[in-house]
Amino acid sequence: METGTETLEVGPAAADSWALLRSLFGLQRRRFLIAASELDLHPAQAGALLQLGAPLPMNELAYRLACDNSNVTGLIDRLEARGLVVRRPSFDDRRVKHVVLTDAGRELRERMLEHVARPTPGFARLTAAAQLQLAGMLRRILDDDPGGIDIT
Amino acid sequence: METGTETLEVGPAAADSWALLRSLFGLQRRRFLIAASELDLHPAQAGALLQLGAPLPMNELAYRLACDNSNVTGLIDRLEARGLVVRRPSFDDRRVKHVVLTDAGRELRERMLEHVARPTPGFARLTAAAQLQLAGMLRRILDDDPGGIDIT
DNA sequence: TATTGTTATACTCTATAACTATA
DNA sequence: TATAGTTATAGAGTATAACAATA
Repeated sequence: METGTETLEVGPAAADSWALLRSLFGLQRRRFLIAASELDLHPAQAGALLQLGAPLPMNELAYRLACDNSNVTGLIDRLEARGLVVRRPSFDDRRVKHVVLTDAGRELRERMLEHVARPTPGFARLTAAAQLQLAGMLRRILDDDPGGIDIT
Repeated sequence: METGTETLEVGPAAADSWALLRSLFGLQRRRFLIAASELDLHPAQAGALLQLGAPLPMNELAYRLACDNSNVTGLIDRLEARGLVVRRPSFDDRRVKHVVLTDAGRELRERMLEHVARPTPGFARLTAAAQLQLAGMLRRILDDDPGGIDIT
């Protein structure tokens, strides 16, 4: 419940902050779509590539992309046809297949990250101290929410 | 493109904050996709609806969704067929058509917003003072970036 | 000449249901 | 029985090129 003496409540200040965050999300989404287009990736393909920093079972990928398992089959089919990923059967559970990036896939993922993992220019207007504070707040917000999933 | 040659120096604290922000983007993207699915909207349709807080020319919509004009034609066709929007010719420029929400469209947009415009639960872990600070920093970051566009 | 919106085409995404092979 | 992945299908998204109307 209350972890401190201060009021922990989603008040008007939070609504304000969240509206601003949504604007930032919008900017980042545009960056993501433009980057994907420049690399000849459909948005869903680009999103999948970003998820694959480590090998992932098909169904985990479906969960992260908030889509049905059957979509992932076709999605991975096409990435595999382009030589960006391979399917690797699991040792533990013979129903499961892990999706693994090839060298080409890793390279393309890196180029995607160059576009989306760089902070927006506006970030430079914060002092180093403010940036540290910001990081602290974000860590607090994200704490034990279901997984730091980077989609964009 | 914003990946121009003038690289402003953003320190490791900014990179850290940005990584955390991207995790938050990912969570919000999932919320958005699930909300759209629950309201029987394809992600692109849900995104368009959110843009239409005020009437918008077709090409402006295409810009905000980072897609081609021709996509918007079909997208709006389907929303119009569902009675969610109407096309209204512009007075100033007879080539232009504005997209306007109907009452049903406005109502559905409100329901979308109920899902995505509410801060994540983790927000409650920030004190009111911290929430105000956060809003201030975000305003600074967004200042004179190209438009507060809320996609998700 | 350039721009707005449309059409036509080809490919990809997405949800649903039915199927298989494992568990 | 339940789950992971596939297939088949239908409807929607997306990029490209070509086009008519307007600027």
